[in-house]
Amino acid sequence: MPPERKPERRDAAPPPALQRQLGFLLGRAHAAHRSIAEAALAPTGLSGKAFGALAVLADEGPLSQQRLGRRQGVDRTTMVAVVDELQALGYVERRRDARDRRAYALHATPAGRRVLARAQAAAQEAEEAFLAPLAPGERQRLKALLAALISAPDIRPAADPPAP
Amino acid sequence: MPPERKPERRDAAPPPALQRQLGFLLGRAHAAHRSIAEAALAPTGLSGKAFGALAVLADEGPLSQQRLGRRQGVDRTTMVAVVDELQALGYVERRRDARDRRAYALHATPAGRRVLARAQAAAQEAEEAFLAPLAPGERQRLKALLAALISAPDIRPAADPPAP
DNA sequence: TATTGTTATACTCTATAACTATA
DNA sequence: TATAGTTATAGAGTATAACAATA
Repeated sequence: MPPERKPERRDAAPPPALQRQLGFLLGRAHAAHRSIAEAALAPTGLSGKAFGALAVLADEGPLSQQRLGRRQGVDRTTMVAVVDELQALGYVERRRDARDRRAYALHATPAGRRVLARAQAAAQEAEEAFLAPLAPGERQRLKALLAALISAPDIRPAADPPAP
Repeated sequence: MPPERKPERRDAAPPPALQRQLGFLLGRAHAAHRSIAEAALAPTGLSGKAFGALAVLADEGPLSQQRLGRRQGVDRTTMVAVVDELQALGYVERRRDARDRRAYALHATPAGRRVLARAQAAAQEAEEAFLAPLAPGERQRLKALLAALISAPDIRPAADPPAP
């Protein structure tokens, strides 16, 4: 027999009236990717935002909480909980900045770098699963186009903070 | 003198560590587009979600509230406020479905269709402004790739509802 | 017994205001 | 006087639970 299916929350097919709306395309794609990516990250214990913060810190650290937040467009009050989470997991250390004792010098710990490697692998798998409908060349093309868009130097109102 | 600049909430340049993360690219692109599109829609008085609902209704209506919600992945309890908004503006009528008197038959009014045309023009302008950094061929390419992704028939966990 | 629309409620996410300790 | 981090709080936005009317 065909697989039992409970009442769907959403129709499978996108409404034709919206299929040409860029906002609709971006929103659906982002939401679909996020659900896959967050499931993939779950075993690492990292949220999407914490993953992004840890990646930036491992790459550019040490940083203050506020500077780290600005890298991602996240408010300093919001960063408190993100860093709390990373610290509780032992992935980030809050040292004091010697030159400005108001600020922290956030460091990615060795354990943090290890989990980051696992998280990056998980994110990579999620991305491949999500992009599976596209040919390999198309996948690179899509990422290049998006990267060009968000890096464009023009006057672009930076709005809501996205979670990686 | 150079233009005065208040403390930025977000660095202009994307963090290199995240620039290859698809989730980051999608999130930033979606957020940036949304801020442009919502500003463009503001004169019509329509929120992004209301715009999407009205577009679907004008194209496929009459629909019940619940069916309209499922077209967009919006919960029926959330649809109540969306339709309230459209009805208050005179853009949608809540008639009773003759064949099932529990349900509404939602209709786009003539005023609703007129404002929809204006909203579509505004969304089109917003899209062009947002895509300006890309060459014309690239813009079509990007939309085609996104459309292919979200229409792919594979098992795709449909998650959060996006606003068009 | 199940379903449509509705309300009340709770939960998540995020930002604003106000505080403290440093600068 | 201004800034880094923190807390309390408020505002969106959305979902779950429960209810009346209808099927």
